[in-house]
Amino acid sequence: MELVRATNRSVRLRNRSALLSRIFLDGPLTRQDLVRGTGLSQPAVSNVVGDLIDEGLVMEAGAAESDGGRPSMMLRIVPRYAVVVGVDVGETRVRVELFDLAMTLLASVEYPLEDGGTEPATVAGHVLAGLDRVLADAKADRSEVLGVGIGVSGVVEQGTHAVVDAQTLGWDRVPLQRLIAEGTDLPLHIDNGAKTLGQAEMWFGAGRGARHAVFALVGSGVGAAVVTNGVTYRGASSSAGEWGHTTLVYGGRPCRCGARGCLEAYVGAEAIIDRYREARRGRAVPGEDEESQLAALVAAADRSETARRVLDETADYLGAGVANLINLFNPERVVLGGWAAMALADLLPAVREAAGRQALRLPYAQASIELGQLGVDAVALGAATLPIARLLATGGTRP
Amino acid sequence: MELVRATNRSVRLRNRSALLSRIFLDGPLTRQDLVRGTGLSQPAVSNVVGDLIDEGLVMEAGAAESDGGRPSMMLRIVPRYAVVVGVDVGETRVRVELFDLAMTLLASVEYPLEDGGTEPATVAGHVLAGLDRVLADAKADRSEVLGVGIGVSGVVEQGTHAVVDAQTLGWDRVPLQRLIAEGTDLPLHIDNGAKTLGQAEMWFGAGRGARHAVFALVGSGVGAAVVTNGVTYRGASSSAGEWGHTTLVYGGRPCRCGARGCLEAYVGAEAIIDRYREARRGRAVPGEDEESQLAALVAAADRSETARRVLDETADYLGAGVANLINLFNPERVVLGGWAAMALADLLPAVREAAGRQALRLPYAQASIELGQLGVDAVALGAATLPIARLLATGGTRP
DNA sequence: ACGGCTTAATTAATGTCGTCATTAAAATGG
DNA sequence: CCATTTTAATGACGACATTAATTAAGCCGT
Repeated sequence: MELVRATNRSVRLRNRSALLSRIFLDGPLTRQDLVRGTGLSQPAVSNVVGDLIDEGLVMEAGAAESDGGRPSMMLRIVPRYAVVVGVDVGETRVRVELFDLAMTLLASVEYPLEDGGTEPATVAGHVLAGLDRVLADAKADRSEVLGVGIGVSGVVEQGTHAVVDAQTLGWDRVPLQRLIAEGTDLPLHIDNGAKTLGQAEMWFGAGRGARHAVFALVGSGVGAAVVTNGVTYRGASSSAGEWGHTTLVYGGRPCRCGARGCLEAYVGAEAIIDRYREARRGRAVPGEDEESQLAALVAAADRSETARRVLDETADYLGAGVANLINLFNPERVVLGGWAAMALADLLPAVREAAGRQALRLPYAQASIELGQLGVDAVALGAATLPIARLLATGGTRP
Repeated sequence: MELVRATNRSVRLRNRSALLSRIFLDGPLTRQDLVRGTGLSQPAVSNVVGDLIDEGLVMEAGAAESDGGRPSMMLRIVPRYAVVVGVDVGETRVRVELFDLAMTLLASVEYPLEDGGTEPATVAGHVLAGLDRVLADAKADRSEVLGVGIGVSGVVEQGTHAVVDAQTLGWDRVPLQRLIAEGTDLPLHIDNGAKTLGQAEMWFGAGRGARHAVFALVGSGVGAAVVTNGVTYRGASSSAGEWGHTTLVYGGRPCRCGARGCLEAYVGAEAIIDRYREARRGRAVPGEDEESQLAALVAAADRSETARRVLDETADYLGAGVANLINLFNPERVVLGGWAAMALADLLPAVREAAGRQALRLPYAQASIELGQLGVDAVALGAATLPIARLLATGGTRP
């Protein structure tokens, strides 16, 4: 159904992209590995790799072990071919990180968002300030920057300029890309935070090797990223994967989105704590912020029947939500991430079991349900992969 | 992320596929239309089209209107280049239809499935008998058949040989493809009935022109087909889209799948009738079969408050289910099909409204919710498109 | 230490294919 | 009937991958 013309040049472009991607994602590799991995002929691989080396994207790095015969050279991405910036615009802070192409963290800086300090202009200012700051800290020049990726906890509508809806920040159709573009002309890539986290887990974490995976992000809010055939699923306007606001309990608890019975109204951190408080007949849950309150709930489970029950119910709800993802998307792997999911890691067996009760047998049997490997702060890392994904897709045709 | 090599031949293959697809889906078209539509140069189009004509896939059919200048020739698929068979294995019957490539119905035959007559071997027998029958009726030869597409109301696991799980037929891991392949060596394509219906609506009905669409099929059971970027979304083992068994009312009505609160347990025809009977305090709903019972419910809505309420609730549940699809898949279009949805066509405005209440604003605003255009019997038509989809994808490289 | 063997990488020859520029074909209209 | 216009077909050219043949660079045993 792809109605796009192919020309001889596109052959080279595609092969460049395939080889560069493999070297980046699975490298270091030898030319022979590439021959076997792609099905291209030796001369074709050598030819393209030669170009990549000439252009400074790829380097030879030592010889591989050999037991007889000329040893092959290892090929890897040149880490300092460019640097990339990853930004995590969360509900409580803006975090800016600088990486090289080996994904080594070169510098990072964080700006807390005080209550009410979530004005779009403020956030854009933090991003621009952070950009300057990490570049200065790492003694990197602006011209080295391949691009800036930004993960936002909200619905991001792609277009000429990305527009953000984020209830938790109080944002309504905020033209974030335009705001930031006023302060820099670096290439910007803005995406939903769950999607960038999914991208990070896909490349470097629990998603490695899967072609179809769903990344469920449970924090204060709840979201998901769906990867199909190795590509993040976006839908018509890039807002696919809004799992948190699917109806799980028809007519149930009111959700901050305005509807009732959303999954987020049951398994989002805020909702869990609310449910715990209600189970305690209104007594406040100890702790200053949601994270410590949730930790208090988990800690109380050993001695408190009430806490135990709230957690069990949480696992049931979460399992049912995961079952819905399995039924609809038929993934090989479901990866649970986000800080609340990490805090509730002990519930994993119960979640698996609950999902098994609600999902259809066949797709359930083919999906594994796991925890994310990259921890909580993978949103910025994933955001930083956005410019790299573009580099790989275009085969590194920058000029 | 596509790690498949490209070679010069693949350029031709791809362009053939693109041109052939356009001629089939949007034809008849002139060479100039193709030039404009694909971006290929005139000679390239002429060259490929020349091959297609030589091979008998495409024919020139009259000249286009012209006001000055040499008139261009219309190009269309040769309808009798091949014939295709579409089979609908439903819960109550097996229907076999024969089409030419213009999708003209050449012959059809139907075998009812009496109670208990749903043995896999029986069904396979019906398919093979139907195949012989339609070929004989249309005086077509076996060698003309491009392939046989089969839509089954159950979960179809693709592999070397497709395996079917169908609760309503009492099938558990039935190797349907192997059973049928024993009786014929024609190429077989087996898929879920909702997916084939979606394919039919996508090519010839309410899905035309959309890149991202969800087809919701409401009959006795409930299913969905998701099309992303013009391609049916299958997931890891082709069982994606099992919308009917997603949890909508946590802990709610028991579903025949064994779980509780599934969407199907509320808006499947059987469930609607059950709910109506319960609302009537157990009095049976008039009518011999589900179709007439549902019709009775719809007819009673004018005078019966109870019937009205059951229908209103149905619209609410269905709307919530549609909202979940919108939130998760972010489609441009949601198409409601299946016989029950058609019977409930008057509920469409109420469904739209209910979906609006439960879905997020942004994705809801971008999705239109419509009825299918092809009626109830599009499953076989869609199944017949499966071999054609293969023909188009390979550019018609059969030998 | 030196020839034989193996594996890696490059070079040369061949063929596919789309593009650009040009030419031939086929209508309309004054 | 010829100028004009638009469509289709040719031919020279260049981009690329492929196969086959070389060259490069290491092991191993005597």
